[in-house]
Amino acid sequence: MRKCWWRGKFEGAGLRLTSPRLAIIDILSKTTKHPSAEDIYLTLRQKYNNDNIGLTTVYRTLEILVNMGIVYKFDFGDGRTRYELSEGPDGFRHHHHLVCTECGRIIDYTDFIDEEKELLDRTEKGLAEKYHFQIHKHLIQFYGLCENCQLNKP
Amino acid sequence: MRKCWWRGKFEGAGLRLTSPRLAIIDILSKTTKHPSAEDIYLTLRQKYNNDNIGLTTVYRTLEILVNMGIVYKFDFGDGRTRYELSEGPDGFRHHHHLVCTECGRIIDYTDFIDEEKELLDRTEKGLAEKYHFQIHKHLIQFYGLCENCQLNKP
DNA sequence: AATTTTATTGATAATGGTTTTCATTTCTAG
DNA sequence: CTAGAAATGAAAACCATTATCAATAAAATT
Repeated sequence: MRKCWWRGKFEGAGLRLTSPRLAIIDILSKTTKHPSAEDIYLTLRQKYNNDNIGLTTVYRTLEILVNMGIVYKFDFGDGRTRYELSEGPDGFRHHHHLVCTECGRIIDYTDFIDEEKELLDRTEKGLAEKYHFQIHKHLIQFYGLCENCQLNKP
Repeated sequence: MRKCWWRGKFEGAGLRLTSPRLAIIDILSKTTKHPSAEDIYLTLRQKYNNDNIGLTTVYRTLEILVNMGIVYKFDFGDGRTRYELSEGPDGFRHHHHLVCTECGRIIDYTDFIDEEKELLDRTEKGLAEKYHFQIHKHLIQFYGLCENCQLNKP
């Protein structure tokens, strides 16, 4: 996979790959978590010692990245939007989420993805035909209690 | 199915089945849509000519209903929470959603549900074992363009 | 019935994540 | 160099949802 496969997308749209934008992509590419806009903003200040990037810019950048398909947007039910890098057009590392409703912990799983994918493809085709829908993406999430929260909340 | 299978749940929890609560359940039971709290609030005033129920009560009632499993809560990405009756403990009319990202239209589909259910059950078991998660529910949604929006947005 | 307790309610204010506004700065094309 | 476009951050606005609180209604107890 090319290192910065998104460069072309920026150029094509007449957008500039500025340092705030690169920093935000960098943060996303180095975490396995699902940071919120504020998480990213705080990381910028703490880890990158960058006091010059405003929260507004973080939100704006994320919106651009989502629209370009570089970043996926998720709602795990805790009142804030969370983001994660889509990891390229080849879709490698495609996964779904397991969400702990107690502590908010998220587990990315890739198990069963192949079977899921096969079923989803068939379902998408069927639904597209029946409802004349042009399906662009799907969302699968499981909600429950993680190991810790099972013990602490009997 | 019993007509008001939720009565017992209210009694059991020491809660009262007041007229605002009944009205809200009634609205939910008579729609195939996925109203937001404000939608329900407006319906109360318009269709039920009831000026006495405040928005706060709608939110509070919905929270109770969700906690009791009488109502499901959804986020379709338009910034407001949407609600729908779970339709009883037997789970009849179990369905998933097709969401138009352009106009927000929601289609409930029950096609492929059986196959999905079979896969989901297997997946849940596998995930529960591997990650020691106690899974309570799942979410499956497809996003795309509905028929109208495909034509109007070429 | 009268009284005490508990649950419910709605108006209002507060919260908090996200967006808008706007004046300023930075980049780029010509 | 210069004009135009894009990007930025601070502050204000937005808006769905929640908390506060005093008032009311229903149930439990006397």
